[in-house]
Amino acid sequence: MVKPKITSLDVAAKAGVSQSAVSRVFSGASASKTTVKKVRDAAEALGYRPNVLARSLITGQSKIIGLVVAYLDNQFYPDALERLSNALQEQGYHILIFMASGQSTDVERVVGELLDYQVDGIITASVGMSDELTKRCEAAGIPVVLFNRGQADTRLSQVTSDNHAGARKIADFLVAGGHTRIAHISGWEGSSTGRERRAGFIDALATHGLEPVAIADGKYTRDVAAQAALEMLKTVKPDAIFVGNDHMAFAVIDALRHSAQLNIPEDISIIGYDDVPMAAWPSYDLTTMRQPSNRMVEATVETLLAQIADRSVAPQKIAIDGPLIVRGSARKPKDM
Amino acid sequence: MVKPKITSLDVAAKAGVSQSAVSRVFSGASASKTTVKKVRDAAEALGYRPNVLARSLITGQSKIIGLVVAYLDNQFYPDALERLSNALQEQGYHILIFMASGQSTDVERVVGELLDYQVDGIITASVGMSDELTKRCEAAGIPVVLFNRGQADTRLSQVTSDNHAGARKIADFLVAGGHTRIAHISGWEGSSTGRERRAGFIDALATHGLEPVAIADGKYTRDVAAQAALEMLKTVKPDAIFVGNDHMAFAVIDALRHSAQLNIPEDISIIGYDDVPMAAWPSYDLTTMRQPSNRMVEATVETLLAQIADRSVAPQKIAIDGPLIVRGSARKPKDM
DNA sequence: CTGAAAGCGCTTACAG
DNA sequence: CTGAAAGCGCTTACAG
Repeated sequence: MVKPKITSLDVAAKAGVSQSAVSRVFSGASASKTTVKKVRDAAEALGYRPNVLARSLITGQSKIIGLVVAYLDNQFYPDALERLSNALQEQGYHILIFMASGQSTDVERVVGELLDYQVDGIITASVGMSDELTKRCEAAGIPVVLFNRGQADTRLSQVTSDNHAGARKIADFLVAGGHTRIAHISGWEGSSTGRERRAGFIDALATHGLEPVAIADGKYTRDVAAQAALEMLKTVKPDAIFVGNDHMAFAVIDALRHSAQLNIPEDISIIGYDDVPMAAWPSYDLTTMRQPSNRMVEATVETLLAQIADRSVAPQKIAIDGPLIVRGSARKPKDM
Repeated sequence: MVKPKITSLDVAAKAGVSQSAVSRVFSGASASKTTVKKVRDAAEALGYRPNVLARSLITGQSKIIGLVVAYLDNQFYPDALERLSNALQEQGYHILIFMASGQSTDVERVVGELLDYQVDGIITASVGMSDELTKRCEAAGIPVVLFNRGQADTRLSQVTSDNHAGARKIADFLVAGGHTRIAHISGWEGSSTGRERRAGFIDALATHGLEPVAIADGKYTRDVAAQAALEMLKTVKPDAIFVGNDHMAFAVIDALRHSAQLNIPEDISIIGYDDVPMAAWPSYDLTTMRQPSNRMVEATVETLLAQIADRSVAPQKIAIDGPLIVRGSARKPKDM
């Protein structure tokens, strides 16, 4: 009972015009009013819609953007995905999604498949690109923007928050709050976000004549971060911990409260990074740096589409500033 | 500096064979060993990969599955998306993603766009299909499976958990725990999951000679659910609330604890539905019905691919049973 | 097994 | 403005 696929030829026959005329009407080229009407009516009656894939063969534009993403369990990413999808949809693009673990072999396979689909551009969220992959994308003329991840390579665009500055704000806030034994559970060392936040944090502490009493790599993983926090309790006994993202911070708070029976922030202050929706939930009430997901998405889409429209546009490195969101998980400075 | 697109013709020239030969090698048709080697070598040297979109024009298979999803803030869906993407990727398919609000006009637009991309199949997660849309997909010969949503229409496949049975288990558990003033904050009435869970819950309570002291529509929204819970406290004073999904249950727990200073489960028992990862976090420790996301995804992919392979395969309605996960948010029966 | 040719559903110069 | 024709990058009968 499957109707045979209806094509522009069918519409042309029904409308009594040439196939080219039908094409012109749907591709927005010039056509007389009467032609447009005849074609639209016939198309409507037949339920015709142009085949985007056939069109892409000629125009060289698939209207598909490949999105590579690794961590969907960190709410920051589903949220970004939703925004990205909506913003791109408005511009007539759609997202072909690829899950990649952080491993580079995985990213390699995925980018290969992406190219098979003739995507017009690639967005990688929380994933880096090897030099080899970067070369392939450049050779294929496909713009790439790294979302929430930085890389030195000048051929790649990137949109991040200002991680260094953000971490400095956190350090300043903790010091102003009178903390003296400050520890850090960092984001994954293999990620630019993890490294930059750590560097900014250490730098700012140094300007106050302090250094972290301990630093551990939380690897953006709940269990690893929670274990690290418990370990720190036994050894350096921090009065505050800056955790490299909210996703880990929730695990740290849970461990501190439920395994170590500590009160937050009375016994220890916790600060996260991202400001995912959950950070505002009463159970966590997490003080954290906001990564302005909406503005990051805007910048990402804008940069990518600009490069798609004109391949000669230079790749951009954009870092967006965000505010420190002060809630109840960290002791506040006296004057607040 | 963009290399011109390299095609099967280029590979053919370099390998010293015909273009058809190149095509055969990559489409898995028969070819002699020497031809295969020559072609593979030439392709490797040139970095050639077949254009999936051009191929689709002839085979009629785009290897693209359209996924329509509404709620990415409920962790159940990002989780399912990840599993779906991986399972489909293994079968050589990829996901083109579409965000739709629950509104039907939105779904309509989205399905139109989906058809433009010649998707081989459609999965809708937490979204229903109008009769009109169902017709269009059927006319286009595109199989649809509803993920975590049911619909009477026999032309549509669906994969859900056994919502009715699940809700009954919850009712039985609460009654066995000695609760007598049991309320329900349901999932959105416009959704099959919301309605079925409510019906199952009421039915099971009735077998114990009870009926809910109150029922409110939580609309799968945190704020609505939290308000409803607070309202119930003032009026019917329930000793237990079954909340229609975990996402709302967290909001209810937060409101009960932080706005009403209640202890859970001492003052009131809360049970959710889904068993998202967060339900296991110590802050919530939520007793809930598990929706076996892995098995639901398996069934979804299997059903969809079977229908793609053979359009005459009848649509399936699959309901998968899950266990009640007993944690600490609801008072347990004496004998546990 | 292999090559020449037709054709998938479109867009886009090219004449008229 | 409009139609006939070429061509996008493939696959697939069809001969050989």
